[in-house]
Amino acid sequence: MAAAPFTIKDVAQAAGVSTATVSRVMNRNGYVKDEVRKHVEDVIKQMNYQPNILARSLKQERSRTVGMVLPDMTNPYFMAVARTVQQHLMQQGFHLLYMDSDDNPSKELEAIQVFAGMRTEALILAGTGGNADCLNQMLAEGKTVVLFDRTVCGVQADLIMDDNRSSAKEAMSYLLGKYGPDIGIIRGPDRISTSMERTEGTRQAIAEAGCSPEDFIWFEGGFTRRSGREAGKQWAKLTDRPKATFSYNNEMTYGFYLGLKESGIPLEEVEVVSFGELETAPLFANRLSVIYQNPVKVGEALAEMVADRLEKGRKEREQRIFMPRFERMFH
Amino acid sequence: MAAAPFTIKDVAQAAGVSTATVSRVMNRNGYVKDEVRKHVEDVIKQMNYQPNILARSLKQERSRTVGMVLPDMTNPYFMAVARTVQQHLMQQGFHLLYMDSDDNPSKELEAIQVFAGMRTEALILAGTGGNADCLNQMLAEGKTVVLFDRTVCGVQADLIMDDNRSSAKEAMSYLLGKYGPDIGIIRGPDRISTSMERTEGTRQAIAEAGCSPEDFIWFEGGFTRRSGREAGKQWAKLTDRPKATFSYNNEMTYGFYLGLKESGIPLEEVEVVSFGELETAPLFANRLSVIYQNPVKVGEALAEMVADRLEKGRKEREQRIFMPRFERMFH
DNA sequence: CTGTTAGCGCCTTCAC
DNA sequence: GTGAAGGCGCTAACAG
Repeated sequence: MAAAPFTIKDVAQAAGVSTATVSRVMNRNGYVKDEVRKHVEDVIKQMNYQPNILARSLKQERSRTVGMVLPDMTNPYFMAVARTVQQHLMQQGFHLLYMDSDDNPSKELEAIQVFAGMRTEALILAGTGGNADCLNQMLAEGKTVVLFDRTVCGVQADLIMDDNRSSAKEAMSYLLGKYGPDIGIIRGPDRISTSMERTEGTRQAIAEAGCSPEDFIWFEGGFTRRSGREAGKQWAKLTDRPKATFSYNNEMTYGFYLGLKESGIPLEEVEVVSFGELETAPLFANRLSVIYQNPVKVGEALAEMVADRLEKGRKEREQRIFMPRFERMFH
Repeated sequence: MAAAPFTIKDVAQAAGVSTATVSRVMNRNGYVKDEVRKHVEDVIKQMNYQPNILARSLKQERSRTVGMVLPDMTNPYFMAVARTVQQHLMQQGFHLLYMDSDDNPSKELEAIQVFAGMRTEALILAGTGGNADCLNQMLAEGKTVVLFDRTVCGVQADLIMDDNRSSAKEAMSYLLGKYGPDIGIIRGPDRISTSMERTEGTRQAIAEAGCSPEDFIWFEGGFTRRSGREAGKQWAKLTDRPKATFSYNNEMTYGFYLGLKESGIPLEEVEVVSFGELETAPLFANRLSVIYQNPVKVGEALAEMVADRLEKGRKEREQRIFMPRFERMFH
């Protein structure tokens, strides 16, 4: 069907040289007479020759490619991170490939295996919490694995994340100071480390305020807009609605507001604190505070850590914990 | 650095069979005694062997991979399309790879070339409007190229898009009926076909209403949130602010509202009609109508068209134009 | 049913 | 400076 693309042989023949010379021209290594080089370059351009990266990678045993597995590609936070990583890696001559795990461990495993098969040189992962065995095996084999946003229990890989415990505690203390135990919490599944850590911070704050977790209403969401919306609708049905909400991520917060709105509850009724990036929130939420997670900073750190391993041969494990900014209330 | 991954030879040796047998087991073609198959499968699992996809693709001259180039991966509309395509293609045994062109023709070219080098079997593109030569060359070589959302001038490829002209005309007529020429328009660059076509529809509506384009205030944005925000801020500075806005996409609309808000203009002051998907808009905009572009429908159509070419060997060019739903004002 | 072999496109010694 | 030749890991004929 597709006309077979040109090979290095075709180019060599057309230019009247050997394949070795063409290769040398393309990779600018070895000596080639200027005149010949010029000629070969012209032929390449004219034929629109694209070297077969599959063959090149196979031979060189380097794919110059990095794989990234994300739990939700429709979440702009993750995509902003991804975009930053891509830009920086490209400058180092790497290409970034993405797959979406849909926050589902078995899809995640499939994605990881696809990348492994492609001989991706590094794996960047915001994990579902599963697949620890697989990741450990990769680490044991000396593969480069960098986790971000979320740890995976039992996996000692490079890591970039936020200090979830402290910032959750800070945020929750703030709400407790204002409203006492009259607060609802939209958490995530325990499988996901960010959720677990945020819960730890939240419980610490609760304990220090002399309360007990049972005094609060907990909703378990899935870090998705839909689950936040469910929480909002359930919230609306409560007879004694809490005065404040603490939400573990941006999407659930959007969803929560949508749920309230659909149920006819005025959004000002409840003060909200949320993790994540909520760029359009100022349009509708005037009682919202945000624990801001900077995607650009995270993306830059990821690119740097990957490059350090791949180019500089770093071997020791590295972890970076960022302290997110708690931005009090838009107004 | 990385421990060399196992090869098919290692597996063959460990299992005491030839590489051909291992290959047959993996690809479940050819005859293998059940007993042997079982044994080989065990060895594979135990070694955690991952076949080298590079080598396989090189040999088979099939990468079972599709490339997708998007102008903005932080726009949830595009990512929703991408996610749908990925799900459907995966069922057909293909993997989808993404790159972000940042709506920049030269980055787009680079992305296309990377995919060409990877011998991606098809290219799905929401184009910047540039690189017509490159695309035509690919088509001439028999490559599969499917455009969506935007055409590329002079390129006769498969295409999925919305009827921008008609829906822009419908929307603009609606606004003209209510407000006459007291309308501002946030358009995009002419380079992008959607923008051009929407402008055509808009001008038709204007002409039919007996007005002239000069009666209106036009802002040229870049289909980004930032450019919409700029428009909003400029809007706020006008002495006679129009009563309505027509915006060419979702991101610019969010931005426009943010610009108004930042300038202290109440959002209800202006009625807005916007293309795109604005899921959180009901939270803040009660005078907004949407020309809804369904990402799932588009994604399904894309996957189907690609599969038709790759699996069923379709050769004729196919185009599908969807008529987006004009959803009048929320509630 | 299973093994042997050739070769996909490229890069990299090793001769000349 | 340049060409010839071998091999990366895999699959697809072809033998047996």
